Amino acid sequence: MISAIDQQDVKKERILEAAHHRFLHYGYSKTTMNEIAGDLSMSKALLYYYFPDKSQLYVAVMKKVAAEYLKSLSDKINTFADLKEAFIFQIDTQHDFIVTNYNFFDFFRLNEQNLPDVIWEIVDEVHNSEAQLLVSAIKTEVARGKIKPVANPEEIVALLLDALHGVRAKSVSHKKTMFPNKEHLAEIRAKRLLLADIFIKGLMY
Amino acid sequence: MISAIDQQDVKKERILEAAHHRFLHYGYSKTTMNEIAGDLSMSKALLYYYFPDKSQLYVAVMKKVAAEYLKSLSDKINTFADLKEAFIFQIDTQHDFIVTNYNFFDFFRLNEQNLPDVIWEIVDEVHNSEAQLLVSAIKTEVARGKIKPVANPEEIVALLLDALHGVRAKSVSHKKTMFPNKEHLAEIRAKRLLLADIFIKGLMY
DNA sequence: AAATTGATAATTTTGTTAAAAAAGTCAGGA
DNA sequence: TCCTGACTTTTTTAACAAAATTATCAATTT
Repeated sequence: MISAIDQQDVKKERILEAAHHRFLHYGYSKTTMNEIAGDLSMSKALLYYYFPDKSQLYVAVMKKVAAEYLKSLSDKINTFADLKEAFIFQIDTQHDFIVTNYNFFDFFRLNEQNLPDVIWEIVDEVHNSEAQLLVSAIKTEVARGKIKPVANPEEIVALLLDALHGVRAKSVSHKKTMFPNKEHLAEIRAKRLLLADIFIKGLMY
Repeated sequence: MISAIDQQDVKKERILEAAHHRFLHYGYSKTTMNEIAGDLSMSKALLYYYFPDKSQLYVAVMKKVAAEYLKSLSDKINTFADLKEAFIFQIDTQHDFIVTNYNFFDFFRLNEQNLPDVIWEIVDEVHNSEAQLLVSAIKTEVARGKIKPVANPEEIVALLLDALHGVRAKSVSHKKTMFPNKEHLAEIRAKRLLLADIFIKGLMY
């Protein structure tokens, strides 16, 4: 027999999927609770039975999305042949993650300031996992004697992540913020890899 | 005898100063032509006699400000003992420049997109001068045999400038965008110097 | 003629309010 | 316990008037 709790979870999961779909395609502000309910052929009131309000539904979706991302990181941690490979993985994985979920994150860009703390906790968790992956890769590389012992790997990784974040396509530096196209994405990726490369050399003996 | 043209230039200069003062303290949108005229005890109509409109007055002020900055760069170019010194100079000079003119640039932050092309031309000019300074420093360092020959110094410099731009104070990564205080500024500077340091090592033999 | 101004026109921003849309609640039914 | 339709409350949008600001110009002074 299937317990009531399980049933609830299944339904919650369906709601999360429908919500994710809407948020991903139309963004937070352009999807209504009615539409989500409509997609599921259920009443809007039922959504409120399962989730306290719209923003917490969004956060729940976000947690799911983040969990998948975190899994893709933890699956790979400590499996890299060298430091460079770890950086490449980080750069590419994060890149894909942001591109696939671009519209979903309009909520961020819209509110920018004064986002609920829960959101920042998730963001921090993701940041920390990314950092951990690289910190671990650095430590391994040090242990292998490939690079100089690093006094504070956490600091170094945070610095490089910030630096990578600053790298943008030259061609869109001004001009209308068109959604970066394929070429731009490739350009950004190439630059980041180059930066990581120089950075790694800077850590060597 | 003082020519009419000279007189005009003198008056234009006075207007630019008054405008700069207002823009710097209250930003573009919060200063009115009436206020600038009032500061100079002249009629608003006279401002329009000397400058076609508000935005072009702003651009004129900006050109003046940029010219000063460019001068401080050209005064120092090719005077550095080593590459690191050049980077430190770039980081500190740009930092001071942005901090002193913070409010003046609210025009940028407000319009963000669709700024007039003239503005971008000035920004580009400044960027190029900063890059030139560092490119020149790199070439000198290569000539001195301190670092490996760099195939494309322009590219490398552009990359590092982007990277430095991405470096922010950890403590304000989320939270309300309060104006970064003294501590934050110091933190950012320290991080940038560290990044430049590692970067330079990455360019060495 | 060049420099200046007060008065005025044109445009943009701000404030107000009503209507529409969306979020959120609840009593009651299966 | 799960679910809904009808309802209330809050937020967004639209329309429009009032106020502020930009911009112009005919007239005046130097």
